Amino acid sequence: MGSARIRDTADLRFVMRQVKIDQLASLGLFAGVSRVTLDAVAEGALIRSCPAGVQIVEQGATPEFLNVLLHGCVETVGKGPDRRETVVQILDPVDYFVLAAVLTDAPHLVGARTVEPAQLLLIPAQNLRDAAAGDHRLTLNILSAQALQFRTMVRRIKNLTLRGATQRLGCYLVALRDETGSATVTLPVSKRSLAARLGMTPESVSRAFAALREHGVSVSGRTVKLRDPELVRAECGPDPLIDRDFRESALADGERLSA
Amino acid sequence: MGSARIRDTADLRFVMRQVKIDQLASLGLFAGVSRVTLDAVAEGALIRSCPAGVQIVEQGATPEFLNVLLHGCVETVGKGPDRRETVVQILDPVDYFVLAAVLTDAPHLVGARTVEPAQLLLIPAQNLRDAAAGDHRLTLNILSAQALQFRTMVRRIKNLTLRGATQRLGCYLVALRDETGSATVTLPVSKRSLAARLGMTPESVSRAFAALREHGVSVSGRTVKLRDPELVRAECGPDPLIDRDFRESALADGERLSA
DNA sequence: ATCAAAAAATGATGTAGATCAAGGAAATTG
DNA sequence: CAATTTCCTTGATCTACATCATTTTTTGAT
Repeated sequence: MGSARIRDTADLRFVMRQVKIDQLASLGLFAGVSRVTLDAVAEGALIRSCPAGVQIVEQGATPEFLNVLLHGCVETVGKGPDRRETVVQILDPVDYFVLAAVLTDAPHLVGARTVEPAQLLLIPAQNLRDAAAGDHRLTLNILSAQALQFRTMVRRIKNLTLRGATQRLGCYLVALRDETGSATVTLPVSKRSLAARLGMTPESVSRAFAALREHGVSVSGRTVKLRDPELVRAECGPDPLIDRDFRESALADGERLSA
Repeated sequence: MGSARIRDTADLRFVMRQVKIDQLASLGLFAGVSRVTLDAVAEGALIRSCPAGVQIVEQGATPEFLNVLLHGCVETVGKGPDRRETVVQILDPVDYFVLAAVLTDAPHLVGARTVEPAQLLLIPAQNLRDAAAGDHRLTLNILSAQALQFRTMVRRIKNLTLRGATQRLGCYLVALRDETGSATVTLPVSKRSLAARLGMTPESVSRAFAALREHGVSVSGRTVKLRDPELVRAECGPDPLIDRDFRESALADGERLSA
């Protein structure tokens, strides 16, 4: 057919590689980074798709790849001796994970698993470290991403320890409403993964919804109606220093340090 | 060089400045960084000494300085609406704090206060950002420090959520013992600040010590004797993926990325 | 539409640790 | 040295959730 026909494996590989480079270039992490660096980083990069509930990274292992979450949802989980475990991060696209482990080349303190079906971009750890060593702009971008992740984690800690279960849910709903603007919001995730996101059990989510009924919140499946957002706001006390301002996350990546 | 006597205020200022530059140069954060960059960073840097219990940084404020803890102990604290608060980090010298806020030039998510009398080095935020923008080596060092802090925070989360109060104390004591090597260890901090460090109330620390008596731990003032460390180890389950390995922290700063 | 299976809601109980309250030991001060 | 304050310990409750158990609802398959 066309002149750009794929003839053999070498051609196909070239195309795959090109796709990956384009995908890299569109990431905030690689904004403004030279083609040369990009090429070096993309060497050996992989795309991986997983169904929900799959273990992606093993706690304690040595990091082989930086993981970029392109679609879906991933959580990082710390495991204790018995069978206890704790969700450390909840990640939405586009975000990076096990970044700190890759940079320090130290064992993963947490494992990672998909919460929903996910598509990942895997960047060989050594590639990234080498590229950072040689490319100032890239280093600045990585630093920006790492700093942002640090702050996100601080936010999560504050959310989890400074508020009760009902307040956490209420603030989540209000934030969701502020993004869409409409009085009725549709939960973007199952209640199971909502529980993980809010750091509680599914049962507690149920009870929290029940408690919010007193404040004009009605639920039906994934559709939630807030009769009076101000009422919920007053009860739950949303706070820009805890709940991420959705406007802030828009210009998230790297544009502050690299300006 | 020999007859550099101090004659007037200008000279004194020069000496103070020199002290600060020397102090900067000895920090891991500035290892291998050029004199030019160092001079730029040191411009307007301050040394500050505070007694215990002093608020150093206000939550919500815009960061003016990167704080370097030279001596003493500092905690970062998240405040909620009512009167609740939560300790987010415990910092020992030499460490940096409010680093992420400085880098992103965003409001402090947490405040900071001294736990013990402390000496701080304050580096103007804008200086640091400007210097990072122009100095690759410095950026790599900062990135390394930020990644390390991220991991320290993950460790803390795991410690707090995966273990009970008694286990946390036990692991802390065992780690202390491993550092010194002797069977009897001296607590380096008051029990009040030990409580903050372990994420519990002073009362709970008392009870945890009481619980550890069953496992051969005897306390007298700040002196703690571990009759059989293995017994405590078995009970509390120390874990290199939670408790910082003291050998790891030795070559902590930046030497991994910048090698 | 019918049935099986998964998800969600509700109820009953358990638990770790905070909080409140008091007594005792140690350190600081005059 | 006594006196006062601060720190530590111990005891008695309280609370927010988790956990376990059961019912109800929703979903998906045939």
